[in-house]
Amino acid sequence: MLGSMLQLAGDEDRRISLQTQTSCGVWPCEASGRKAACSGTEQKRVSDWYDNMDTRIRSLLASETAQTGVHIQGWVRTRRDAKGISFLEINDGSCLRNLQVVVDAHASGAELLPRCTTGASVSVWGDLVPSPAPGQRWELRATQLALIGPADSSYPLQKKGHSLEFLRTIAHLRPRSNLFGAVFRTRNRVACAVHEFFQARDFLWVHTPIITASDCEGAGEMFQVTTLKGLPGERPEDDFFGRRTYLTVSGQLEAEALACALGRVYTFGPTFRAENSNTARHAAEFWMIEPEAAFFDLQADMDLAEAFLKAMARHVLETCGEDLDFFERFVDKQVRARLTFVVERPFVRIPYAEAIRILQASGRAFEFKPESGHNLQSEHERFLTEEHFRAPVIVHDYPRGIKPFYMRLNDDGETVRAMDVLVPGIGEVIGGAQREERLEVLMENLRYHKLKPEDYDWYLDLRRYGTVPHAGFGVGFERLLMFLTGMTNIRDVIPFPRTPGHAEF
RNA sequence: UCCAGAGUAGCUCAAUGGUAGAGCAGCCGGCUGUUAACCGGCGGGUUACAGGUUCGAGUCCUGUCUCUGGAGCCA
Repeated sequence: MLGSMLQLAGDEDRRISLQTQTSCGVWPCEASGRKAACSGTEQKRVSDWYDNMDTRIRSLLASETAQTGVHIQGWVRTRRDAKGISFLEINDGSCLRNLQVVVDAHASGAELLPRCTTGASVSVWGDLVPSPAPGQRWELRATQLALIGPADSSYPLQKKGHSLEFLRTIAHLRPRSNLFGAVFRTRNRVACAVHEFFQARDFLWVHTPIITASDCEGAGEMFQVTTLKGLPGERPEDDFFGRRTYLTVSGQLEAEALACALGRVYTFGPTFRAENSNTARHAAEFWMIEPEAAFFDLQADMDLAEAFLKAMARHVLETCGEDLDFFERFVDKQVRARLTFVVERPFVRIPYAEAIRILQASGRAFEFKPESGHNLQSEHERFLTEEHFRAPVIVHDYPRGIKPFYMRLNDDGETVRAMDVLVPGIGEVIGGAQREERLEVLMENLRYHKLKPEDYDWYLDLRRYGTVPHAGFGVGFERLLMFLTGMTNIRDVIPFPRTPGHAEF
């Protein structure tokens, strides 16, 4: 047991830093290798707790030496029987690979082997020894086997590949598949990298409301939050909050308030859109990252967006190697090449007007003719990023009429300081802007967009008192993950997707 | 919401309008330090649902449902 604990020193450090992250202010991240200072008492407490834990398979597979008295727990992926000996492939979710457990007929608990079928959970004690057969460096020679939870033949996951459509119908079990294990490990890693990126740049993580009364420039249909029973005669004033409230579609307006005090902030939380849009890129509940920074102009905003995407790509390349290999093999042969490309090459930046000129001069027969004053269609975005430039493209300075009221008006009076980052395969992954900080212009923008200034009174206060130029953007976390993993359906990068007609789990 | 495609065994898929099949999974047996193990055997179906055409429909027609892809909207 001692041997295995020594092997785990790295893990233990991470546990400790997790326990103490609030005091050091450093966001804990396995990849960062940074440790927080912590008291000896805490270290002892964590150690005591950890002594009783099993060893993660990821640590064992990375072991440099043989170990005795190892304890693992996980789920059986498959069992192969030979004469007087059985091989169990055990996965505990810590990594893509399984640990081969060798159980001979004399091992304690060997009589349980017939019930150790695919899907069953087991607890195994044994010795980590070099494997005599090719296929794996280490294997666990079991001294004791315990069956925790059997899984009968109705267990739906088989050893062979399943379609993504089928796996979606068993969203509660699909994390046990190779693919979804890899996806959700990567999701965790990227979430961690998001915090690292912003914390390293002095952005504070702020928590904006989930329940909101402002419908944020109509960024989409909203889910209403109510305690009313739908009885006749009920008025909005009778509702819980004394008014109509909704689930947030964006934390941006509130983030602006915090940015205009703390300087640099970001949100990272759930977001809800009640749009009846049924596509591979839309979910009714998703996670969004929204940095907002005082004294940033559009240029700085674009710099930040580009640095952000590059950092996320680099992080996945550097810390998700095994899972990325899996994506490259079974999901998207180009994914690693694309991430490398994103890290190494500068993004193309073109004004909207230039984008329209390129599209019009392309000679391509688009279904929708590219026309100034209209939104870029999916096919236009695809052409720019996948064919013309073959790189991420930032399109900026859009016509005023197709962008929201809060975007800063350019001196031409026609365009606003907006930017969209387009990436191959997904299209728009980031949308942002420099915000209108001039009170009079903002009021005029509200009127232009036929909105009532009195509905935005607190937001206008930010311009009445100590206004500053500021900018920000929004990133759909799941779309980011799609880009980073090569997965092509948003429902396959979020554990329990919510889409129109679906809230099953 | 619109357009297109699909729905057959637990899973992945076959089947000119003419007796619904295979591989895998499962179960039984055999073999083996195995590696998506292998070999033999067995069970497994309201062909999404409801109508219609036909001597006869998994196949053709109509409607409904579901899923997938694309579009719109967007992140």
